[in-house]
Amino acid sequence: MPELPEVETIRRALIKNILHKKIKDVEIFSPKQFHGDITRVGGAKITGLRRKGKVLYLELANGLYLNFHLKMSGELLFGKKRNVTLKEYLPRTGTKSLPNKHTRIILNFDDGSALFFNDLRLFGWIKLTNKPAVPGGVDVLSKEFTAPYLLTVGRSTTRPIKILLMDQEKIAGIGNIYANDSLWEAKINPLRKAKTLTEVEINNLYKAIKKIIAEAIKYKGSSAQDEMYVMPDGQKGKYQNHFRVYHRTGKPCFRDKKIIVAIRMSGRGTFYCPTCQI
DNA sequence: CTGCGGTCCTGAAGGC
DNA sequence: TGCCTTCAGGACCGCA
Repeated sequence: MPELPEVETIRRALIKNILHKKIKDVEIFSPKQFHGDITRVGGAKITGLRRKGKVLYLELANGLYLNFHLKMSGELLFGKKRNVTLKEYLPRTGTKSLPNKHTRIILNFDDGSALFFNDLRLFGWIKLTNKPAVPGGVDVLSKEFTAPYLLTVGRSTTRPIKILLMDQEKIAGIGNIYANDSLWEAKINPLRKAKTLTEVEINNLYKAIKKIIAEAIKYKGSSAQDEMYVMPDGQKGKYQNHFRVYHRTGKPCFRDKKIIVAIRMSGRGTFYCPTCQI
């Protein structure tokens, strides 16, 4: 599922492709996934491409914002539109021919190129708004995200630390993969109540988050088996080859060789080493 | 405030 | 082989 590293990778790739281009028109095949006045998109020039948390948004010259949330299975692919008519004959996935079976919305640019919003599970969305449709939490890559900030939000709740890390209204950008791996890196059990973490543990966790997120960006995100994420050119990320605990149930911990266990927290898979994460 | 369960969806995987 | 059930999950919502 695209989290901060994946969305940031997409942003950096797309900025080269679509900045300063003019949107010719929008094709919507999945009406539930587009929110806003579509008549105000055509003709708009893209003046910026930004991100907060997991939300990517285009700044348009008409003062509006076109926001994207990929949720679990969204993809943003850049390419040239192929001449296809029958949906049944579309390939299931891939960039060799676009659109494909999972294409929900297409932004056509006036130079003949296009941006394809693909989404198998239909949970993602595109919104046209007056101001960026972004979460309220502090973005992990922003200068406001500091160890003292993490200490403040940690002290403010009795919720488990893993749930706090994934709360987009407190910290924006961390999802299930990087919450699990950051907690392993910091040797902290995901079930620990946030309030009970010491200042030393918070500092370690802060450093762990910055390290894991930077490494994930370096490897251009995670494209694990059931993760749909790919870059705008269709290439996969490589952080899945560096998972600490995520999807490593039953395998030995890289620190103490004990077996990684899986539990569920708030309906989400949670992976940790029961001996070295305390 | 907190947790819990349901909801949105498709398709892979597992059971028989 | 094939049908049926289960499961995965980010954000949101109603409820206790």
